[in-house]
Amino acid sequence: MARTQGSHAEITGPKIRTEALRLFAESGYAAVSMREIARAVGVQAGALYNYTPDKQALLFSLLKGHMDDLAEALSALPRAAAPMERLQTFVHFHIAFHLERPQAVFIAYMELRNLTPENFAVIEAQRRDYETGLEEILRAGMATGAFSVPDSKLATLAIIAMLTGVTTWYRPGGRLPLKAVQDRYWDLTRQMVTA
Amino acid sequence: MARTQGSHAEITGPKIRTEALRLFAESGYAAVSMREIARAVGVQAGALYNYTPDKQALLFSLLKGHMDDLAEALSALPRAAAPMERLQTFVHFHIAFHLERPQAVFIAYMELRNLTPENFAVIEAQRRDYETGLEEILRAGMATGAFSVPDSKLATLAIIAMLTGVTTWYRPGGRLPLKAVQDRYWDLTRQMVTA
DNA sequence: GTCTATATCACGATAGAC
DNA sequence: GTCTATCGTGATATAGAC
Repeated sequence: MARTQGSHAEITGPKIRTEALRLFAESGYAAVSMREIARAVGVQAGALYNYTPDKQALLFSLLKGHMDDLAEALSALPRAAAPMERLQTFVHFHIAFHLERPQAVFIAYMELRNLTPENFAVIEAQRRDYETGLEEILRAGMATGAFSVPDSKLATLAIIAMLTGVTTWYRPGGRLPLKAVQDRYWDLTRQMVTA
Repeated sequence: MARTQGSHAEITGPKIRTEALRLFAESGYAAVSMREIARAVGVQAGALYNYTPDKQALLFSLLKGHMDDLAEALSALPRAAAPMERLQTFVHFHIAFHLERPQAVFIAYMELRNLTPENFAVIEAQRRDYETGLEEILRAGMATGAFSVPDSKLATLAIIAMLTGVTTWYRPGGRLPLKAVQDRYWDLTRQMVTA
């Protein structure tokens, strides 16, 4: 009953995004052709242009969706009273979120330079907003005396770089389960921000 | 007296490497054409093949040279007696080395997937060797009781990710001079590894 | 919505003159 | 060592049939 033609919008649309994300993460935006995406989806190259005006818009859409997810998840975190608990929540959240979607995280880092300047500005602003979320926790902890962090901006960038680095080595089924990774990064983070 | 032909090997060879490094860092290996490199160097595309068998070998040569420089600089560090001093030296060194050559650092991270499997294995082994250099410092500090780091492998990766992250935001002439950046990252690192 | 076919252009790499 | 010219291939994107 397999059809080689006809309408499959409900399947094709999401599948284009899934396969493009996978291929961009594996080989890089510039190295992946529209023909290659089409082959993975199971359509001809021309059919992709029913779903995206061009390749650049497809990349931007994937990155924008990822950053939107991140912002939404961050805003949904519980606002515990104490900065120490808020920081612990953030550390656990950041690691889990990033390990759950390694492909999106990878292209959000690697393919920024393949965005047009306008699209880059949008994503970069979202990244700064996310960083500000952590910085506010650090500043709150400074105010209560819970943390000892002379330069909250630098510490914010240091912590995010340290935590995001987990995506470069973590593999499901590896030496440490997710929970252990979260706990150990939290130990390191806690020691780092307390005198 | 400008010549448009003739031999310029002593100029062209290094210039190809400089321009290729710059262009790969700016736009990515896959997005840069041999014609583009040739234009930046001031020769025709065909002339590049007097210096490299192909584009892949050019990329590998740049990455290999960078990793060789890193290994050589690491081995030249003073072997201070105390792990605390050795770690401080490492932190200052790692930051200075990486900030001195942002383009090479960038492509050493971003273009690994554009290496052939054989070339990738070579670079990856060098990266592991470098990480081992830090891990040995941490283990030495554990042995003397100077450090409190339950998982030296994870702490190694966390520290390197944190320190290398400086390349994503540091700009010469910015808010903090190099020395201040080194000192603040050392403060964070020291707090992180001591209980 | 998908297909086939194609316009237009650029790519990596090579050959042979100088 | 560099040039010009080119081979063979594949890229993005579009047009029009179904």
